[in-house]
Amino acid sequence: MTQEINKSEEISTEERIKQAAAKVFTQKGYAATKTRDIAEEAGINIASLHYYYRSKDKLFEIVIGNALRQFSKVMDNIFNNDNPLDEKIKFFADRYITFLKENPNVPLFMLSESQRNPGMTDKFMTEEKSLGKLEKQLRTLAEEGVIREIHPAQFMLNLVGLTAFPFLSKSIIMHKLRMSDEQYDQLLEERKKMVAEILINYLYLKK
Amino acid sequence: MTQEINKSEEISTEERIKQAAAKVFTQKGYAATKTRDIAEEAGINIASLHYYYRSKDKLFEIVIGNALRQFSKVMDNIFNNDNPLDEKIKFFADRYITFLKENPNVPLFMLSESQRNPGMTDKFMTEEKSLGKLEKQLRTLAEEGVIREIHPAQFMLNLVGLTAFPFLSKSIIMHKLRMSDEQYDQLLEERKKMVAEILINYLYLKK
DNA sequence: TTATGATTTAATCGTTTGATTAAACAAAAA
DNA sequence: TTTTTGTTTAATCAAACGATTAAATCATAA
Repeated sequence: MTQEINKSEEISTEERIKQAAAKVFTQKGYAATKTRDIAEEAGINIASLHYYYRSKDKLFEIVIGNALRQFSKVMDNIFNNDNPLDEKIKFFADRYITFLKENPNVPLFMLSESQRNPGMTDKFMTEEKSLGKLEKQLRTLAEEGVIREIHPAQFMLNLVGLTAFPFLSKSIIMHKLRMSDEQYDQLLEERKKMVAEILINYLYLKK
Repeated sequence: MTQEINKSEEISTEERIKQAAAKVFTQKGYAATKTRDIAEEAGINIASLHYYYRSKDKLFEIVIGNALRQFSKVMDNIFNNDNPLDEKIKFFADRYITFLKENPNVPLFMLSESQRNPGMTDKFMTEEKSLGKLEKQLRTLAEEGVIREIHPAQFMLNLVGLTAFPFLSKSIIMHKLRMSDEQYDQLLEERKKMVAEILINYLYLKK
């Protein structure tokens, strides 16, 4: 039987390894991450890593699975409902920037690893389902002359691009513009409104 | 004396290695790239790679230096002059998308490697110089009430984000949306106008 | 043709890396 | 306490890796 773990607030070795792996993998990527890095970050022996997760690959799949599920959940919550389009845009910009402030390395991690293995996301994400309602909404509003015609892919590229790019380029802009953590944070907060304004301003037609 | 190379259209071993390295490094990143991958891509022996470039690191620095210089040059050409702001925006969207169609892996490569080593870009790029004129332009136009007030960093995040994101997410959107090369190319062509429209529409104030 | 220097290659080196083993340790059951 | 089962670790392995060596090959000059 599994021995007693998690007495009050203590965290199990298994969980510590997973959290350390998430941290190191998302920061350095799969190839640059060594199992010894993860072991050191978790404060355990390398053998324990294999004892709980068998291999670097298996551990990686768990980490990226969690990241993708989290991302999918945020997307689904915001888009797969009957809220007005402009509210969806505002919600996304605000909530996704908030989410990424907690997980600033996730976007670059996901894009980098997707390049390495394009089929990777299949197990965890189903873009079709979570964007079905949005597509219909874009089509209807365009037919009514309320917004411009726009391909859903273009819509998402605009929205996600404007939202995620400050995180993708974080290390560059902080370093090149000699930006402090506070300045960077203020820039992100400003963008919550700005991103929505940019897109609503473009999409909605003035009569 | 260096032996005869480049008889008519032939390409030297040295150059073949550099081109192969650029291809493999930009596609897979530093850590995932093995010197044997480069040697195979170039069709040469690993020892030749070290004969011409001494080490993986030195070869990598040459590759990333070329990429950064190229990027810097495009940026400088477009922004460091006295063209009107709206023209700069249109030029950038058009020419940068054209440039990236030839080098689709460069953005993700640069962002990934910057995360690994933030000081990397220092040797080749001087953001301050190439954006000096733009900053003044943004300030002046805002004072005149022609455009909104906007931090130059926000301006660049909007412009570069909208332009580069389709390339950063290429593998995901092509795979998830089951997009053909032709469809993807058409989407990029559409964006040349769209990106400029989005930003000009947002920036310029209507009286 | 021969001699010289540049280039290319097969073989190998020492280190790093993912993974395993066997022993030590710890906690619960008998 | 003793036994059993689960956990942790030091030591080690085989493969992969960046790099080097020494010999072979090639092109030009003498």
